[in-house]
Amino acid sequence: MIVDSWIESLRPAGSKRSGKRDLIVNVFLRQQGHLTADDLVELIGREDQRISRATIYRTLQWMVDAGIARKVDFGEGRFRFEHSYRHPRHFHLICKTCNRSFEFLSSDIETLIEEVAAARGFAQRQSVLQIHGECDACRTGRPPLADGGVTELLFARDALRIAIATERSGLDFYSRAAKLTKDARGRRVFEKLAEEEKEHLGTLEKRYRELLEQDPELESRPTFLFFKGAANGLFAAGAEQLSKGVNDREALMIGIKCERGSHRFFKRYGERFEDSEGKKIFLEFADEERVHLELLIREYRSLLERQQRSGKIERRTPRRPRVNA
Amino acid sequence: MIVDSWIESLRPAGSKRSGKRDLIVNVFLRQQGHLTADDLVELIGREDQRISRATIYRTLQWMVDAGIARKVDFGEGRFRFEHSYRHPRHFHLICKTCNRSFEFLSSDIETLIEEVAAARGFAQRQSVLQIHGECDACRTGRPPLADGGVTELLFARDALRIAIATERSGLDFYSRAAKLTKDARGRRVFEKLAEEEKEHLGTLEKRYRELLEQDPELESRPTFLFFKGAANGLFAAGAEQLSKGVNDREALMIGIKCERGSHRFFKRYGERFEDSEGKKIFLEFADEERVHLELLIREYRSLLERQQRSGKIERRTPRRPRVNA
DNA sequence: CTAGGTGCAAATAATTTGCAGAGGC
DNA sequence: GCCTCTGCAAATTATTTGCACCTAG
Repeated sequence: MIVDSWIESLRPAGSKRSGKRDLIVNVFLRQQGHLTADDLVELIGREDQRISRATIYRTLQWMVDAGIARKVDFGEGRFRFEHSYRHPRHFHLICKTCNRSFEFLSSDIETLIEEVAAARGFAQRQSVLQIHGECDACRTGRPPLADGGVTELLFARDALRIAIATERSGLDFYSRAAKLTKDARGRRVFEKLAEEEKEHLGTLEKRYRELLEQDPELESRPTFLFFKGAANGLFAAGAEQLSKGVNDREALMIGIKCERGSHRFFKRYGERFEDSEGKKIFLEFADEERVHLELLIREYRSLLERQQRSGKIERRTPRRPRVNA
Repeated sequence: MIVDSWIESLRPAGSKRSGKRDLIVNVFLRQQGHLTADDLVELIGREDQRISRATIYRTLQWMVDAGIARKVDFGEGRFRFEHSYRHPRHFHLICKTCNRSFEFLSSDIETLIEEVAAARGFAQRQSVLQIHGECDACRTGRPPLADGGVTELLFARDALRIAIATERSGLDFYSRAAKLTKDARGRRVFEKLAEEEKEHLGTLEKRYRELLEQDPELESRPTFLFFKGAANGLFAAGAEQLSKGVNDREALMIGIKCERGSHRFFKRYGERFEDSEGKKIFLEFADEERVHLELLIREYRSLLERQQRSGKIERRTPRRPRVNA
């Protein structure tokens, strides 16, 4: 089983195997949601009466140290634990009525948090965001329809939606840019990229369909990953800029900016998964976007040099874009 | 003393006066930062040995119920308390090295939180956002320069900066709109509003200078209230739109949107203060912006009717703006 | 006089720890 | 055999409560 090898890889050096600990870890990983130490004591008690409370506390701490579990504090005066296997870091909505908690992620909020931390000279380690209130089910008395599900799937679903929107807007952007570009070489670059985005789009849509097969209710489950900036794809703003009329160099520069954004997005969310297929997909995309980025930058420089040689522009006007920024 | 009357106003019905409680409340309000119950026990112990731990816990709870104090949980396994007198709700940066905590507010993050809650059908009561990490002073070994200060002043400083930027962009917007508008009556409205924004701007700048007199180091203290959207004033985007060429009706509509935004901003942050001069200033602005808003809406309707009567436009095209939305 | 308010000590509640025995490598 | 894991009971920490007494209104 994959889980076992994952745990094996995380086991701290010098620690010994133990049947009891294995049992506790397995029972813990089988659960979903946020367990209190006591919940786990109760669950373990059903399987083996002779495991003591202290061992469970110690194992919980061991799992946190090993990165298998995360300790969360909902202000109840005791801690809860959630496992991190195929379960990215996230924020919480906490219902004060039914005491359940729901998970979400917001790329936009994370970005703002980073900005605040930077502005205050703070080296952030971890952020806690909890929205306390009352959930839909409790407020309306309706059953908690399609509640949650496996976070990994939700993450993948939303990430794929964003990726699809991104590739779609990228395709649109590159097609338009190809039409607008006068320089033949630059045009060919845009055409090539449009072609690639089209291919990626197909791959992504296929993967999205595969995902839906894993959970027929997947599409009806609530949003997990919020990312306003990418609602219409990360290239959408760029495509709009194109329609205002730009020259070849400007078009390349816009493309560079867009690719940089999507490279970052894929990298960041790829790394977010502790371990999963999602990680692979995303890091693969990140790499591909990086290749595009480099291609565009090369093309930008080439165009710039050719224009300079033919005396079309003054030397010092545009800053060369850097690969890292 | 103002504090006393404030507490008096919050005192729960049926509660009796007590010298001990008064002492605890006074000592608590004199402190700044986030105290643990134990910190307070220690502080009280210096003044009166005969006040018991239980009374302090009970008084702390009483203060929370009365709205004098807020109970915060930094995940340390115990609670801390902060007073709410002239101290708006806020988020925290928590240094894991020196254990101090710093406060900030982000209008942008709050907006996003509201959006997430709404998308999930969650009735939010309160949000907790904590950025855990290491503070600048601990990381660089430098002294904690100009650390914090009175939150009320910081809030007022940042809010005034935003207000000033807003009025400046508003002045810019209305001046341009007045120049662009062909309809004489509409032009007069814009001129009047430009005039008013100019006056407000003067008032605000004067208030800002007064604030600086209260704390000479105020300008060098770190940002407390983050609000990216208002960095260049809430009318900045509108002013930019104007330069793309719009007709009279569109100009009015943009103005309405801007005024609505600034009305909301002032109302929201005015209400944020538990009690203070800031509240007064902001709610006053909110009212003034509302008057502007209504004026613009009346003007929009009037223009629309006049245009309809003269057959200039088809009847059903533009939706009438609503006062609430 | 009577509903709070207060002190003291005991009770809770979650979690940790000391120590002696059990068990993996 | 050594070092880690485990159980048990006692300790710790933060906070709450029962109860008798005190005091303001």
